[in-house]
This record gives sequence, C-alpha cells and structure tokens, in this order.
Amino acid sequence: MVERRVTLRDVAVAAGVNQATVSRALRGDPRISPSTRERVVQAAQRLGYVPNAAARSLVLRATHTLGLMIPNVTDPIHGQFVAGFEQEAAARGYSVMLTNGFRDPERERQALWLLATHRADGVALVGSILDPRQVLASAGPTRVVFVAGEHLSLANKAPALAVGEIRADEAAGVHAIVRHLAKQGYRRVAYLGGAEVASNVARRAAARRALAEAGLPRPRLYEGGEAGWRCPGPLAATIAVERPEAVICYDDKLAIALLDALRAHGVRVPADVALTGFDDIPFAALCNPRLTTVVQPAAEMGRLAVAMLLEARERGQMPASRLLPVQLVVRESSVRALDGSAARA
Amino acid sequence: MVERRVTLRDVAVAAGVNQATVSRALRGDPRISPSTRERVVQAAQRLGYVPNAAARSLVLRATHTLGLMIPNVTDPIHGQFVAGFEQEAAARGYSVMLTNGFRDPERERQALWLLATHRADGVALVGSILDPRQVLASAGPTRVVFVAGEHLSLANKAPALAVGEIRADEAAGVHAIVRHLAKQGYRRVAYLGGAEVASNVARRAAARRALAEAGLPRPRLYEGGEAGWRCPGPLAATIAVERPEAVICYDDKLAIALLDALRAHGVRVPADVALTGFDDIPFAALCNPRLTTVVQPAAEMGRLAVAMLLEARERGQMPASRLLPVQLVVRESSVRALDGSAARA
DNA sequence: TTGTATGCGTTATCAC
DNA sequence: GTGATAACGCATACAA
Repeated sequence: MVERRVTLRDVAVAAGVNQATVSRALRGDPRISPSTRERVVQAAQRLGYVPNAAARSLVLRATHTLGLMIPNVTDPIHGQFVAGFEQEAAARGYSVMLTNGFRDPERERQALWLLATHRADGVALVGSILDPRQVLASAGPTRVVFVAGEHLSLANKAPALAVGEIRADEAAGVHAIVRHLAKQGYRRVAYLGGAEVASNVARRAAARRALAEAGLPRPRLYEGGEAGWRCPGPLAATIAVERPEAVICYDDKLAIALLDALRAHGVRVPADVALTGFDDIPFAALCNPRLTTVVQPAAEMGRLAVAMLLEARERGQMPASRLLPVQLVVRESSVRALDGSAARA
Repeated sequence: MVERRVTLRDVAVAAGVNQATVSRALRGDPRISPSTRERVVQAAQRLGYVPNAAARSLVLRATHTLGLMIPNVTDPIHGQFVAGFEQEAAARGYSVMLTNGFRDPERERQALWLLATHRADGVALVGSILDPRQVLASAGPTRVVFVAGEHLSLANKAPALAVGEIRADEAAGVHAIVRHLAKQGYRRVAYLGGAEVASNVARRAAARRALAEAGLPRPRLYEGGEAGWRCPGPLAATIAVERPEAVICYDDKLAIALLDALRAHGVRVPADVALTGFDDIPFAALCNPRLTTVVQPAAEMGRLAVAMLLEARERGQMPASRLLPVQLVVRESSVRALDGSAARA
C-alpha cells in the first residue's frame, strides 16, 4: 500500500477537465464557470486532494515559509517571541520553520544553511551571535531580520543596523530600574551580569551610566556567566556576604535563581537585598517575592519580525530598524515598604 | 537586482560539465572522479550554490521535514518537548515545521492541512484535542504520532492507541503523589483540576483511585478551568476557607498560580495547606516554597517522537505506543517538617 | 566515468 | 471559458 498521493491530474480526469482548469478552479480564478468549478471542487474533495507546496513553490519562486532561528525554545522569553511570530505568520498564510542555534556559531551557520536550502521567504534570527554583516552578505539584505542580536558589534548603539534590526530599548529599561531604585533610597547598587553578549554589555553599560546620572556610586559588578536557571553557588555566597542594597540582574531567570540561592543563605528579599530582573517572564509575577522587572514586548517583536520580512519582500527593500519601548513593572522585590514580612503575609 | 538563485546548471557551465555530473559530485557519488568532483565543488562554492529543497523533494518524494503541532509554545512543558524534538530532528538532518493549534479544533485542522500541503515526512501532534481516529484516517497511520493527546477518548487507558501514541504514565505519577502525601500524614486531600481534557480526567481518576487505595477519604474536587497562569480568584478564596490539608494540582502552572493566590489570602504553604504540581517546569524548583511535582520526560518524549516517525517511515509501519515512566520529586511544598518558616529562613 | 533525457506536481503563457 | 504545453530545479534510468 504505497503512498500514492492525489495530484491535479487525478482530479482532472475525475472531473473530466484539464489539469490547468483544476488548478484555476481550485485557486478561485474568476474565469472558470461556476458549474465546472463546482464539479472540480467536488472531485478534489472526494479524492482527498492536497496541493503540493514544493511543486507550487518551484514555479512561483516563493515558499510561503518563514524561518525562525532561536537560541533555545526552552527559554520563556523566546517562547513569547516564537508565539507572536508563529501567530502572525499563520495569520498571513505563512508556515514557520523553527530551528535552534544554541548560541553556537557552527550550529547557527548550519541552521541558516538548512533554511536557505528550504528557500524560506524570510528568516528571523533571534539572539544570534553571528556577525550580522556576514549573514547579510550571504543571505541577502532583504531576506533576514535580526532580533535582539547578541553579536558584540551590536552592543554600542541601538539599533546598530540601519535596516532589518529589531530590539527592545534595554538602555531605557535599565535607566527606569535605576531611577526606581534611587527613588526607593537604595545607594549601593550592584549589577549581576549574564553571558558576555551584546545585551549584557549594553545593560551593564546602561546601569553604569544611569547610576552616575543619579549621583550614586559605581556599581559593584558580579558575573553570573552562562548560568541560565542556576545561580553559581560561590556567587550567591559572595552576594550574601557583601550585601549590596540592591542587585540589578541581567534577566529574570538569573534574578529568580539568585532569589532562590539567597533564600538558602538566609538573606531576605527585599528586606536585606533588593532585586530586579529583565524580561517579565510569566513567573516573575508569581515568584515570592514577586519580581520587579522590565517588560520586553516579546510577542509584538515576533509579529513585527514577520511584518518586516514580508514588507521587505513586497517592496524589495528591508524596512528601517526598530527600537521598541519597554516598561518597568514594580513589584515586591525592590520595594522597601513591602519588606520580607509582606512576602509572608 | 532580482534574486537570481544559482542552480545546478549554473554550476555545471562554470565547471564545464553536465548538470547530472554536478548533482552526483555534490552528493558524493563514488562514480565521479576525484578531479572533476574537486572542480565541481570549487565552482559550487565560488558561485554560492545552495540546493533547492523543493526541487529535490519533488523528485525524491520526501521533504526531510517534520511537522510539529503544539497547543502553545509559550507553555514551559511544551518548550521542553519542542527542544527535544528539534534537536533529534536536526541531528538526523530533518527540519522542523512548527505550528500552534491553541487547543482549537478549527485551528488544529488548519495547521494539519498546512503541514500536509508541505508534505511533512511525519507529524507529531502534541496535546491535540482532535479525535485521533479522524486524524489517522486522513493523514495515514504511518505519518503521525500522538503525544499526550487530549482528546477525551484517550483518557481511559494509557496508551489508548496500539501504535503511534506517546504518553507519560500520569496515573503512576499521581499514585506516587498520593502515597507521598499519605506518608506525610495528610488525610483531607483535594484535587484541583484544569481544563476538561484527557490528562485532567486521567489524573483526577487516578487521584480518586489512589486515595481510596490509601484508605483516605474521597477528594474534594475543585475546578481551575482553562486558567493557565492565573488562578481564578473565587477558587483561591474557597480553598483558603475550606483549607484542605493538601491539594493535588493538575499541573505546575496551576499549583504556582494557586501558591501565589494563597499567599495573598494569608495561607501558608505547606504549613497550612500542602501543594503538589505536575510536569516539573523549571520554576517548580525555584518557587518559594519549592514545589513537589512529577517529572515528565518531556525532552525525551520529543526525541522519541522523531525516532518513531522516522522508524515508521523506514519500516512502513508505525512502532508500538509507548508509556514513559515519570518520577516524583519531593520538595518543600508538601513536607510537614519544612513548614512555612523554612520558606522564610 | 560522464552525458542525455525524462519526470516529479504546479503555475503561467499561449492558443482556441 | 478551457485546453495544451513549457518551465521551475533536481535526481536518475539509460546511453555512450
């Protein structure tokens, strides 16, 4: 019982017309008479005809497929982005080919090659560590969008590319955090960094600047590294001893990991140390204490990526880069009034 | 400056050989002499040749693409699955087409249609609410795998399908939870359910049976509904008043949402009420108190899905269904010795 | 060892 | 309105 797929031809003979007529009828060509159209649709339905996208894309020179490369789907912040991207793509009739790059240059390149092979009509690179210039050179400036790119060349200015870059205004987010902390009366503020990528560099620099502007001392700098969900033990111990008044964490994951580690050290948040995150992952609003953080419009960035890709396709030119606004959300973890006792109430 | 893609022909003329020779050389056909192969590879490299997957799939009648339909990428548990799936697929040279079904029959069907259109070599349906029998009828029994299917017909027996179904042993997980709770001395145990889908029905039934076996009273049943990350306010209020000794929650998300809501009501966990979850999402180990839960081997299920799909393809027959073992992880939220004070330490 | 020719399932350009 | 037919880019059976 071999897979004998139904083709236009099969439908054509069943309906007693020509292939071309079937093709036109099924795609709603107005030149086809209602009666034949009806006959064709019936036949197609009866035979279970499903058009072959490969054949179609071959002649149309378009696949109606968008590529999406992401470091790791597991990451909640990327999940939001993927959801927005997929939703917008689906709404416009595009399919999404997903691939993980794992922040590894070799795997990222391989993933891009695969997407090129499949002739994705556009590709969004999220948090890629590849050099944008190299990618643009090989993929063409009109087919690829960089979202929150992590190549260090993107760290200085936001956006760093004139076109095809999407980024949240991280500097503004960090400034908002610092202003909030200053208002709460915190003075000895530290910065806990993640992996040495563009966003970390940018946030750290922004923290420095913002603290200086607020007339506060230079931040003590801690390095969390590639930690992900884990906070290195020695680091938590150090922070527990040094007890900065507040710690600006690179992202929510790190903040929450630190929160957990500090609890093990008997350090109360925010009574002893205030904490802030970045991203507003779902759990930020549910942890104990709830985490002050900066909302990145991840889902919107996903939708925007699709929009830019398709616009670039239509107009033959990639739209200008976009810097999206972020929003500070103040919760328990950085508010003096609601100290540890609130967390127990 | 139109996109003039390089084809085999272009490489052929550049290398001074025939199309067919290029095709063979590039795919390592041993019949091609080393010298010509070298020449061809050079030319391909120089011209930036990238094979066209659509053209290839057309003649090979295989796309090297796997479809993955999931309710919502945003969900952490699904994230793990997607990661495993994508990783295994990539390792075997397959690309992944991702699509969200949002637990909506219409969208699920539409998504399946799109995947069929793209001629995915296999499709994994995760948490689908479609009737497996209908899907199998239209997609063919050898191209689709059901993972944690949520159609109610799958709730009674696990696995309910002879072949092509992957599921975690949820009943065993619930039994382990109940045994643990009983050992801790909890007697008035409640069950907090989610949406009325197969897994919820199965877990609730398992809770009933397990409690009976343990000689404990029938569980009070609460309904959380489709809540997701939110716990309905009235529900938390009710639980705060009725104060069951322990609440078995449908999944971690619901448990964590309830945890947060109970905190607002001044109810301490586990001192006043013990809580358990299901899934072991990353947060479960980081919330305060840390959540007792059941580990589903989500990533492994993803890899397994790929393996089954490809095996079905090779052997022309779908492998038998699999019921994967789960594991209880006891943490703070259900341990009497570590009561609320531990959460503050 | 390499070249020739055909077909994969569509769409699009011509005819009629 | 509908039919015939030539691409689209590649793999392969068959020749040479």
